[in-house]
Amino acid sequence: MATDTRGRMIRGAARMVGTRGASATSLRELAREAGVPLGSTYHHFPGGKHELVTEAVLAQGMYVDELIDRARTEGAGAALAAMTGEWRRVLERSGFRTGCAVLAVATEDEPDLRATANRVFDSWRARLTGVLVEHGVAADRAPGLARTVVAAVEGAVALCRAERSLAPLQEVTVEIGRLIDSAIDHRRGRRSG
Amino acid sequence: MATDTRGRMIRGAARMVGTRGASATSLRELAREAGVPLGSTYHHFPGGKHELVTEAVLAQGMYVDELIDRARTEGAGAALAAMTGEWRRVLERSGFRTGCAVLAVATEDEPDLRATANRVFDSWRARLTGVLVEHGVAADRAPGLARTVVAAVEGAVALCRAERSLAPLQEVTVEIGRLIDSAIDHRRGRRSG
DNA sequence: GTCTATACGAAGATAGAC
DNA sequence: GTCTATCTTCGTATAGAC
Repeated sequence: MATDTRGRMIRGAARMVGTRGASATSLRELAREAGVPLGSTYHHFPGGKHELVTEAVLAQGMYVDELIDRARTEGAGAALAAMTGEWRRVLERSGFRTGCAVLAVATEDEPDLRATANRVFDSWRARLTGVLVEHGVAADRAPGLARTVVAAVEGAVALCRAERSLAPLQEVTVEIGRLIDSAIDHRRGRRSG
Repeated sequence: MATDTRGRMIRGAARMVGTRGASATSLRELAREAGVPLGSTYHHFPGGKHELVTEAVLAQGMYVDELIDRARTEGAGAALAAMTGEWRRVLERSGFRTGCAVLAVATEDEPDLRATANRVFDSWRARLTGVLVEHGVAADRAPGLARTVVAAVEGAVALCRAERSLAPLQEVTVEIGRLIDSAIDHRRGRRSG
C-alpha cells in the first residue's frame, strides 16, 4: 500500500538521519532500505529528499511529544524518564550508532530543516514546561528549566554516541532529576514557609 | 609559509564543520576559503579530508581546554561561564549559523571522528571534574556533574542555532549554575553539620 | 502508479606538468 | 613544493517505458 510505503520510508529516514545526519544520508539508500525504487520516492515525496527528511524530523518530534504527554500525570521526573528511556532504547538497539534526527538537522545548515527542528524542540519544551508547572515549579522558572532539560538530554545522547556508553544519559538523568526536584522543593518551601 | 597555511586551513575547517557538519563540508570549499589550490591540500594534509577534520576537532578541543584551565582558580561557575561565553561569541559572530565542530562529528557516523570527538569531550569533562572537586563538590559526584555540564552546554548551543537566539544558552547557564551551587552547598552542609 | 535508465553536477583523490 | 587537469564514484532529480 502506498501509505505504508510512505510510513516505512519516514521511519527509515528518521533512523538514518539520526545515525549519519541529513546531508550524509542519500535518497538512494533510503529508497533501497525501504525496498522502493529511487524513482518512486518522488511519487511518494514530490519534494524529494527535503520533504522526506522534514517528515522524518516531525515524526520523531510527535513521537516524543506523545511520550511526554503519557507521563504527564505521573510527575516531572516521569516525563524526564520517558525521554531518557526512549533514547536509551534507541542507543542500545543501534549499538550507539543512532541518535536524534532533530539534533542532527539542527547542527547542519539548511534553513528550512533548522526551522523544523526548532518547532520540534519548542514543542517538547512547551510540553515539559506544562508538566513542570503542574507539579509545582514556579511559572517564571519552568520555561528555562524545560529548555535546560531538552538541551541536556540532547547533549547526553550525543555524548553517549561519542563514548559508546549509556553513562552520560544516566548521569544527566540523575543530575537533571535533582535540579527538577530542587525547583519543586524550592517552591514548596516558599509556600510552607 | 606552509605552517601558516596549515593553521589557516585548520581554523577554517573548525568553523565550517561547526556550521555544516563534516560530511557536508567539501575539501574544495575548505581549500578555496584558505586560498589554497585543491591539490595542495594533500601536501599539507596527506590524509586528506579525514586528517584535516580531525585536526580541526582537536584544535577546538584544545582551545576550550585552555579556557577551562584559565578559569580554574576563579571557581566552578567561572569555568561554566568560560565555556558558555565562548559559544555565545561563536553564535553571535556567525548569526547563529556556527556551532561546535566536536558535536557535529559526534552526531555523524565516522568511527575515527567519533573517537576523536570522544577524546575531546572527555578532556573537557576531566578538567571540569577537577575544577568541581577543587571547589567543594564531592569526588564521587563530580564526574557525573561534569558530564552533565558538557552535555547541557553542547545541547544548548544546538538549541540556540535551531531557534536563532541566545536564550537556551543563557537559561542553561543559569540552571546548571544553580545545580553546581547546590552540589557545593550540599557538601559544605555535610562538613559543617 | 511503478520502476528503469539516465542527465548533470559535485564529491574525494591523484597524476604529472612546472 | 605548487597547482592544473582529470579519474572515478556518487549525489539529486527527472524522463519516459510499461
